[in-house]
Amino acid sequence: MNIQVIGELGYAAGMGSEAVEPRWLQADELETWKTLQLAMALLTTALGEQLQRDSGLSFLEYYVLAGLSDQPEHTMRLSSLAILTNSELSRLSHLIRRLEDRGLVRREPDPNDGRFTNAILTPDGHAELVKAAPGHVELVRKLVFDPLTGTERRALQKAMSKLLPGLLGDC
Amino acid sequence: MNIQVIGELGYAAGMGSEAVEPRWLQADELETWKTLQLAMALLTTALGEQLQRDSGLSFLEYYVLAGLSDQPEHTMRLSSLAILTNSELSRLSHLIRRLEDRGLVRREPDPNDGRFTNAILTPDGHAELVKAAPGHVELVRKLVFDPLTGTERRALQKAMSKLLPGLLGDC
DNA sequence: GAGGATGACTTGAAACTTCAAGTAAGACGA
DNA sequence: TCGTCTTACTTGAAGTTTCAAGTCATCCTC
Repeated sequence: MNIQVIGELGYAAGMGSEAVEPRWLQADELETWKTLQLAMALLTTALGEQLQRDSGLSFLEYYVLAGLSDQPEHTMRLSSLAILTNSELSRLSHLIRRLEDRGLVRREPDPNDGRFTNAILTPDGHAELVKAAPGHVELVRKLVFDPLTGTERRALQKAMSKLLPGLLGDC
Repeated sequence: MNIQVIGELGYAAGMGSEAVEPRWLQADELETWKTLQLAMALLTTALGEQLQRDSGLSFLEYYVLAGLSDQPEHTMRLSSLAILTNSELSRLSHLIRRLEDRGLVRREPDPNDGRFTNAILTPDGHAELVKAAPGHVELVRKLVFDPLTGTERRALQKAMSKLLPGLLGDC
């Protein structure tokens, strides 16, 4: 099975007669997009599977615990955590409840402003994170950094950085 | 809110005393990883939202229709489609059923070998794809290609290509 | 300082994905 | 040619995410 073969229709030129003909992708751009998309999808899957298998955490759960562990008091508002993890508040609220049920996190209203809710990493949650981290980091290194030279790594970072303003929009 | 701030614990050095100290990420690697991860997450979200909003298709649904449209007879085995779209067979089977219910795809056993099932794009499905494609491609162009110079685009492609062997593993 | 607006969640239901079996067709060995 | 094995799905239930309201605290205006 040739895994490189990804549908061109939907990306390349010649799809029909639109009122305003869009700027279709050129062959080399299409190639780049296929590569980028495939690598992103495979990377996400691989990291998620490793975490789930070895630590019983989804990628988002790991990311939430890691985000909390990095804050003073191991505490963060749900709304900040939602931005940090690029997930909707509703999704996060459900997820925090499940982490709470597992004893990895607890919830408290902000004492200074009752509209906010803080999520707080418990000692158990921190312990789980510490157990999960080495395997996760090892895989990131193996999949992302080991294959690249220093120059390539810097070029990758530069290119991705230039996408961020457009992706962040007017935030 | 500083959206750049992503937890370092879980990635950077100094997490404790493991039996075998893992190869933690260096500061510059960590920076690259944060950038890459953030950009990937935002890009996926942005493209998915545009498709859902403007065409009522999830990213995977679009990808499935595009994959089919690219095949002779607009037909592909579910197992091939699963590899192409990097999704599990079970997920795909459910998704194809829903697309079937919406009349965008139909299912047929392979006439030559009854173990295989073919998914076939219907005229309605093709029409939906043709309607969805311009907006999607426009956004890919705007978010990925407009911000990059030709040199940067080629560097990005090169770096991502070098990750693929590791990501594909022993396939 | 009452009354409505705003922001930050929370909740329940619907949609979707994952997990664990189950089914069925063809290959293969005895 | 019979039984077993493998492959390619399919299915139902459990778990997760999304969607559409709902709640509640604070702010803002008159």
